[in-house]
Order: sequence, then C-alpha cells, then structure tokens
Amino acid sequence: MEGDMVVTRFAPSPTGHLHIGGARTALFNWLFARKHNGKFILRIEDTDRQRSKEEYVKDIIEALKWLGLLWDEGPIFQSQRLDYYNSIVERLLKEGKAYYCHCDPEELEKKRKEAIARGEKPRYDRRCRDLGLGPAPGAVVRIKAPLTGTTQFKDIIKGVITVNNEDLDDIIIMRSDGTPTFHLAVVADDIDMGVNYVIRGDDHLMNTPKQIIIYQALGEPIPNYAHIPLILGPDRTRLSKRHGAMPVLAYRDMGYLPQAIINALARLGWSYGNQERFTVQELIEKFSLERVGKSASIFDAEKLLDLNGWHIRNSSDDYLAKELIPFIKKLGIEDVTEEDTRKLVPILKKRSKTLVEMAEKSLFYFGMDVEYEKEADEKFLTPDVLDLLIDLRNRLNELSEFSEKALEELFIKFLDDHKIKLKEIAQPIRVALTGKTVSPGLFEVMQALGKEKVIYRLNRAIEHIRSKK
RNA sequence: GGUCCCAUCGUCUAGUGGUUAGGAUACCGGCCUCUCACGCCGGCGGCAUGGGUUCGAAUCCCAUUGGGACCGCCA
Repeated sequence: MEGDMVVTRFAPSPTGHLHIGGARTALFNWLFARKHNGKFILRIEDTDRQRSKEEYVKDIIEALKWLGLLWDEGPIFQSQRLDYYNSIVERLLKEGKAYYCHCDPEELEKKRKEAIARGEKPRYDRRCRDLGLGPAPGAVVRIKAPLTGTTQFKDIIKGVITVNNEDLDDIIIMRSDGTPTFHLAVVADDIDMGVNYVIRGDDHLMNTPKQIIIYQALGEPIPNYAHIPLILGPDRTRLSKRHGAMPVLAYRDMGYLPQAIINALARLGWSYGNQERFTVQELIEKFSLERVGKSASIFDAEKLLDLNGWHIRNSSDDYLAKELIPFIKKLGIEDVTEEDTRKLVPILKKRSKTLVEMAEKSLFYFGMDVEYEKEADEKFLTPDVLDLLIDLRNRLNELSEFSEKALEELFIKFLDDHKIKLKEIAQPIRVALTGKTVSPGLFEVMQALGKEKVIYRLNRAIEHIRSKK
C-alpha cells in the first residue's frame, strides 16, 4: 500500500449510459478520496469487448466531468492491460493456485441447469482441479478456491460478512480467448493501482469473497470494503434502463444543476443529522462512510426538483446567467446575450426550479410585442382601466431612470392621485407588459424591460383596449 | 432452490433501552403579498408481524413475512 494515502476508484463498464446509481457510486468514491486528501482513479472495465461501446465511454466521461467528479488518475482501460493480467494468471498457475480446465462449456451449462432443476447449488464439479492439465484450445483457467473453512471480511457499511468456503466455486479467471474475467481484472488492477478502499454497490457483496480468494492466492492484503446500498426504481427493483434509470446527462438537459444532483445523490443513503441541503464543499467536509445507511432507497425526483430550486436560489447571478443562455436559445431566441440573462436571473432565480423553467419564464423579456393569453386579455385588458393605463404611460414617459426605487416612487404618487390600491391595477399592467397573469414583480419586470419596451407595450395595450370598444 | 444483505410517515431519513418517535419532500390549510414564487406558521402521515430479554424496546435476540443481491468464458 502507498503509506496511509486513501486510494479509491470508480470502475464502470461502458455497457450503458452513466445513470443515477453509477453516479452515486462515483460520488461516494470521490467524496471519500477528497475528504481524506486521497486519490480517485477512473478505470474503464471494458474486458467484455462485445458489450463495451466507445460511445458509452464518452458518455461516462462527459457525465463525470459535468458533475465535477474529476479523477486524479485515468481513465485506465482494462482492455489495454491484457499482458499484465496474463502475467498474474501465469503466476497463479505456476504457484499451483490456479489450473487449466478443459471442460466443455455446453456440458457445464447443461449440468448447471440440471442442478438448479434439482434444487441444488449450481457449481463446477472441479473435475479438472487436480489433473495438472496444460493450455489447450478452448481451455479456461480457474482459481483453486479453498474447500473448507470460511472466508470473512469486515465491510465498513454492512459489518462482518462470513461465507462458508464450501459454497464457493472455482471461478474462471481467464477465458478461453485469453482475456481475464471481471474478478481477476478487478483484483489485479486494484492491487496494481494501490486501491485500498473499494466502495461499490452492494450488488457486489457476494462477489467479494470470490475476489478475496484471489487476493489470498496472490498473497496480497485485502482492501477495505464499503458496499453501499443500491438505488432502486419506483417499483423497488433494481434500477435498469427499463425503469427510471435516466442517463445523468439527461438531467443536465432538463435544466438541473450538477450541484443539485450531487446533493440529492449524497443524501440517498448518506445522512448528516437533519441537514438536507449541502454545497459540494460541505459534502467533502462532512462525508463519512460510517454514516451511510444499510438499506436500499428509491430515487425521488420530487426531492431533486426542490433541491435544484434551492441550488439555483443559492447560485451566483453570474454563474446562472451563463448557464441559462443555451436553454433560452433552445426556445428559439438565438441572439440572447449574457447582458440579457444578467437582467433576468435576479428576478427569476427565486421562482424557478430548473433552468428550463427559468428559460420559459424569460420569454416575456424578448422581442417588442407580447402575445396576450386569451383569458388574461378578456379579464384584465378592459375599457375601465384605459384611462389609468394612459396616465401611467404618460408618467412613465417622463421618468428618466427606470430603477426599482424610482418606479416605486412614481407608483406611490400615481396610486395616490387616483385613490386606488396597487392590487386593483397590477394585473392589467402585468398583462399589458407580459401578456400573462403570472410574472415576476411589476417593478422588477419594468426595470428588466427598460423604458422603451415598457412604453411600447403599454401603448400597444392601450390601442388594443381601444379597438375593443 | 442455495447463500448473503435489508426493513421508521408515500419517498429520503434522524434515532443506537426511557423521545408527545424528530427533520426533509410531497400534499392540505394559513400568513406575507401587485400575480406567481420565495419565506414563515400549522396540519395530515410511520417504527412490517409474532414471540422473547428487560422495570422499560423503534432500538437487543429469535422466528415469520416482505424486498433486494449474487449463484455466467457479463460486469
């Protein structure tokens, strides 16, 4: 081991998009490494050439980068380390810890099915174990698992796990095509890279004894294990492509902030007293494996939405102004600038739970004309407010500075002169300026729009009402 | 079927023998108010079941039930 330095890794196989479950495993590894000033390695487990796809490698890397889960080493591709795995298997063979097996795979498969049908444990009968066979076409290499005793390890989250070695199998560590299997590659790599904390989904809990046997055969110390509970779909079954396993990047496109995703994922299985909302920095400071729960959880999209709203509210205007631009462009406003979004963000950040929502709410700002919602038009743009709107237009026309304070003062006088309350005229003004009955505060809207647009839109509303007579 | 893991409001969770079982979200009501949000206040709602241990159990033990994972030349 490399002294006391914590070394963790995230080791996805590129057979699908990075989804919530994988992202959380990556997050816990990353947080733990950061917390302890350790090293976080990204390793791509692509020994299955059939199912591994380049596009998924790209997706995983892009998603991790977007989330800000940056690695200190890698990405390391297992497919490029075949020689290394070979040397490990070679060594095991030489030391009599592993052996060639010439059994016919189809026959084995048949036996397995029969065993299951009989209600027995399907397991290799170890027929080749002591035959001293050599390499041959179609031969695989199996590990010699201990026949008696127990294999035990202390999991940081699950506690002591004990299995009887009788229940273990002589698993294949090298396929007939010379490529290593998952278990061999994982152990060989973790040893080579100095990984001393294996933090992974608890679907690997039962794989751990098998891997420990490989460590033991190699005479290497086993790492610390932390098997984190799985994230389940709404139907309480394992998250998969079919239900609810949305790619992480889909959340980006839906207007979620990476900080919010991180916050939500961290609180899935991990807790810190009654605190629900965390910045990434706080998570690094407060994270610990001891506070990870044992039971599986369901990902709650509602809670993520709430958290996203909070992170938006607590993000800087500058940051949001930048992030918002592509979402507004997506709505067809091609020439939106940061100057525009800087005006919009402060008045929209308290009322938006996603950037998509914020973009939609921004629409009132663009262009000169607004389209009146039918009901809003009928209810509020009525002849009885005509004189008020005309007077307001005249007064605003006199105003040189469209600051919130100046506008407010102007309104106080305007309302006073007409002996009315803001409540009575607010909605007609709102509809005139935005076309809608719902918008940010009137003064905020006017300030953002600026004098030219405000006067223009008031004039247009005035004409529109006149045309109704 | 075997092995292993898990079990507190719908959901995420706090809780480690003595609490009116707390918080968050969602939902409902109210306040604030130029609409909508934000914010604040209140409400609804939970210890899977049965046995033990104990003066006392959400908490410890056992069983049952339920859920999950693994049992591949997938990872």
